[in-house]
Amino acid sequence: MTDIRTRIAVELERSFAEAGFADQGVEALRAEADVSLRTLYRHFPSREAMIIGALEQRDRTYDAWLSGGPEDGIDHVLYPLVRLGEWLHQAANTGCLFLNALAQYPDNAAIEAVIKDHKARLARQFNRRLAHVAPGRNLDHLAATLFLLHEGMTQAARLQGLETATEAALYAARAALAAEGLT
Amino acid sequence: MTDIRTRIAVELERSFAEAGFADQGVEALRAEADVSLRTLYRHFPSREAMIIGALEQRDRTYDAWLSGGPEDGIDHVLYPLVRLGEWLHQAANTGCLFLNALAQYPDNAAIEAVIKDHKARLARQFNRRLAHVAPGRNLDHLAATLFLLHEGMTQAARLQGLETATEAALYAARAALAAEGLT
DNA sequence: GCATCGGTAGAGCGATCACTCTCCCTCTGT
DNA sequence: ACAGAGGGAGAGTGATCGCTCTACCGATGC
Repeated sequence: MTDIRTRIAVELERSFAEAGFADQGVEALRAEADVSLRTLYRHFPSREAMIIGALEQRDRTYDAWLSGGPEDGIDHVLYPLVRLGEWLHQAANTGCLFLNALAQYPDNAAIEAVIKDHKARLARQFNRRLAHVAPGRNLDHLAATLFLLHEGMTQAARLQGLETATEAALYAARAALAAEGLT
Repeated sequence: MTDIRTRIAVELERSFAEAGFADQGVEALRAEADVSLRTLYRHFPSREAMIIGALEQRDRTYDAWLSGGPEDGIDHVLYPLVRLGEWLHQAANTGCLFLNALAQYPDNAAIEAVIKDHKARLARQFNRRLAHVAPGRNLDHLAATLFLLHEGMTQAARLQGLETATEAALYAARAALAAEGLT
């Protein structure tokens, strides 16, 4: 069986994603995870640790979500955006879990580190994909653009609707890639 | 003199923007606004009302911030993004006040209404600017893209740096406009 | 056989927080 | 001159919350 810490982390991720970081006290988290308070605190010794645990879990979940997909061509580069659209479709419309956490704990170094780490790795993924498709060229500005579109799409989906946001992001991504001769 | 309610609202906007919505109790807000608790509650009868007051104030502030600028050509369309860059330069690096509020109060209808309202008006501004520059054409998808870039730029500035984010947003915006023959 | 580890259940503590209330002061209009 | 509105100061209250602690249970390993 999966170890209990992981099982709790999965529930924490789900709970925070659904109900946010503010409304939910430790008792509510305990109930969602269906463990005793003692056990919860054994594996996550503070509420802050629970938040970090949930973010680390989400980091792994989303990383796995972006694996696979087309191996070559422009679709290899666009895949994370396509996949984000599918993620937003199956998830609650609550925006990015990491940015929500950052909104709530702007002065917490430990939490901030997990977030920055996750986002930096995501940004690097666009660099890697571009290098795979167009080796030898410096396309850092394109990678930054794709990352920006990823972040913008997550927020715009809540405000303008998923359809509109997905189309807009892919439209802009294709236009930017085309400007560099990638089609 | 400006009326006291406005003066308090300005301080609330500043306080929430600097320190976030979570860390600051009503007593801290009172101290920042330099009024008595009684007076604060007279004008904003609950903490929720203070938050809404701060958001409404920010709505007016940012709307004024985007006024002016080039009257024609592509720069008229790009102006909000340029101006956002200047905003982020002079502001603390704490992301979008509205989305931070939404992260913290995902189930509060009154707060959500103010946020949706603000963002919808911002989105419409891109439609208006495009219509001004290219009258008679349906460029809704371009407007959606520009709005998405605006939202993405706000977040990316915190994660990748203001310079990188500004360049990426303007780069993508120009590429998308060029794809429609607007240069 | 029994110690140990990791689990459940839940009462209780100390701190914080949103909000109220009382008392007093200072303008301003008539 | 004086009533009344609107301001200041700050103690008090009830509720919530993060966290700890005590007491007990069941499986596993020597």
